[in-house]
Amino acid sequence: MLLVSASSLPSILHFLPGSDPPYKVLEQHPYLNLLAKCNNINTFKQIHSLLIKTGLHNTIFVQSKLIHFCAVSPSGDLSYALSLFARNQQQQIHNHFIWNALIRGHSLSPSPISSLYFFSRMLHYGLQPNSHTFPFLFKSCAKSKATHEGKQLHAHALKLSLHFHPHVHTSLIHMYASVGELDFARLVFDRSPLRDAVSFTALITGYVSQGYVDDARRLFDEIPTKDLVSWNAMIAGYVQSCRFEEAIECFCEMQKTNISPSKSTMVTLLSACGHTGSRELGNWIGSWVRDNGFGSNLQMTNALVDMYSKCGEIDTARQLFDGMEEKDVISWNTMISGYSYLSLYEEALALFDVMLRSNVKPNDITFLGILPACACLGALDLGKWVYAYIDKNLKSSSNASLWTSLIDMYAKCGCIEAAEWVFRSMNSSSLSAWNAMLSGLAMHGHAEKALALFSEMVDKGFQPDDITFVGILSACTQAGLVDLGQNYFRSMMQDYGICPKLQHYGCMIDLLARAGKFEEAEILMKNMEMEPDGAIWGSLLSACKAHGRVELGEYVAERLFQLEPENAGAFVLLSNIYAGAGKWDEVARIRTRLNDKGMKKVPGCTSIEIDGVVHEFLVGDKFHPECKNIYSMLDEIDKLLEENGFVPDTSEVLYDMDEEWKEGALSQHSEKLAIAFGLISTKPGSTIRIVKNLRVCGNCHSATKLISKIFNRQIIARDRNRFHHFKDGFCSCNDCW
DNA sequence: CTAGGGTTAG
Repeated sequence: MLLVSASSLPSILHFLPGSDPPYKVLEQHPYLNLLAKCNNINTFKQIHSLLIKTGLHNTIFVQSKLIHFCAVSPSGDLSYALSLFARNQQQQIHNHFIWNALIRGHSLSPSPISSLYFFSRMLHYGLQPNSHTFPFLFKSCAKSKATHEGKQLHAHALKLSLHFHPHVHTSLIHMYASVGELDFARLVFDRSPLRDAVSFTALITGYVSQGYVDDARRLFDEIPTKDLVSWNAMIAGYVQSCRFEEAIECFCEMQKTNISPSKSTMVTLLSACGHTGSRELGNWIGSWVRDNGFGSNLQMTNALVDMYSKCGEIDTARQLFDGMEEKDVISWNTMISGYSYLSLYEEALALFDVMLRSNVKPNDITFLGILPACACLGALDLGKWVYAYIDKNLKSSSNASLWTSLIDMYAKCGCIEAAEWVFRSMNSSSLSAWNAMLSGLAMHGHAEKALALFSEMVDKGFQPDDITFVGILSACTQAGLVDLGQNYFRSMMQDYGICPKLQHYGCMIDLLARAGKFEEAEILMKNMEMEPDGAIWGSLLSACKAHGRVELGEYVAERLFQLEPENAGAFVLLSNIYAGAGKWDEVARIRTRLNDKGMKKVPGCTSIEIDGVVHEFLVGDKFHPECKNIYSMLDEIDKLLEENGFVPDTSEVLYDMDEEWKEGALSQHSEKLAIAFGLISTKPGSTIRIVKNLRVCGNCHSATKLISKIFNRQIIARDRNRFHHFKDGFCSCNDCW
């Protein structure tokens, strides 16, 4: 079959099948050197053709090289290896190298367990597995959690007395540790005389993966001569166990040895720096990266971007990100979740948009960064798109947090029904999914549903945690269910043994104070083992406002001023209390105090999403392109409100008392602007959804109730604390918020 | 001629 002229052939002419020349000769053949440098399948095929021309392809040696390349190399192709194997099986079945390469190739494939099939065929042809065979087999069992098969192979290795071979031994430990059989792993380790760093490290990572990082550390200390990999494994073990400080300490210990850190050490360490906010160490690693020539390494740069953004240096992170020549999906995800982590949600969504335009395929992690941004901004259209995308492309994702994030997003975007739908369609619910659903219902004021859901989850055997009870208690708070709330609070401690945290006390104090039970709230505050935070004083202060308790309000406000001197909202609340009691001189005094301190209250801001674009409005905002139409709609609204007997409540007028907008400040509140824009930009009868960054003021609340009736629209408004569903002149919060 | 332990985003 060889139709090549003799003159074009290199020094070795063709060989008859099975008659290999000495290895020494073959090994140095230039075509085989090419194969060693080859990194893609097309080049491989060219080399293959060259080898056919020389006739060398008939030698077992070359065939084993070819099969090895296709089966094992990351740029290879396992099915091609199999076709090469099929072609010359008669000779190849007697060669160990080829079987081992095929078994190894399958251990790297998506279905590693199929390597066992090749193993049994190998036995069938009468070949004995050797010390090279077992490590790949154990790796396959480890990957596919095939405990039973692993044990049979273990027995096989014992029979052949290969179990104390260093490579076999270590992969055996690794296998038992990976399938969760730590005791077996330990037994194998203890029974063997082998005590090298490699087998120690295999056992250590097993302990770490089962959460026994302290046991892992004890083993680590026993290693006679620790090497780079064992140090890296120990540091990574601490990181995996979220013990970041200890990871850093471990690195400092490593620095005292003569083992230099590697790229992996630094990548792991950067994660610890991000979680602990260790900017200094992070920067030091940054220079190490440059000095050691890893400046353009993808993995390293990703880790640096992560560290910088988690340490709050988002601009440095972005600069690095923008400067990357090559970005993978992890780079994008890191940068996006960096923005989300720092609550820079608009930036997160903007970058997500760029990511899609760059044709990078998002994955589950991307959405874990994007969904909280949708939730916080109320970007429902994008949220819906994400849901559809996940449903279509990531449905099989076992990532339970993805579904939990979807529930949370729908709830926070005002679609509690959609949240319930996602929750019910999850094939296996997790505790966090129940918790997300529960707090969603609470946010929407559906206390009864929330409490029913709680019974359901208990019936199904889920053990409620502290977060569950934050949801339950806030459901009671939003609905004003004082007695029930107190019962659940008691049950939490007595039946579930959960020690109340600040958040639980906050709910209870809020619950009692709203109901006017200030004395009981005070007793609770005195009995807590921690100091009340600003949120607790703040909820007391707004309860004082609701119940007209001027004196108590003054006391509470002073405490709040001490705790949070920059909190302008506290000053505004106190001034509203004075205004409600007609104490205008006190109102003026507070304003002076505010001005003297040069403080600016957080401006009220309302956003509304129309056709996937989020529009933001500030009070009296005139920057919107549709400004003219919005304001004429606003006039129309005010006219209709007046005709329907609406009397503005001016008691909270300081709320937005910027000099320029004294006049008509109330009618131009950001939520009203957003509603006006919603009315002119959406179809009649459709639901309007708005998101406000502060609490809805009393005046807007009454106005919105009436607007829902006059325009026959359901208006769903999210404020700082909860949702208001306005319909037919009523609000779901029953005016208690 | 092959081979064992660690390797980024949540």
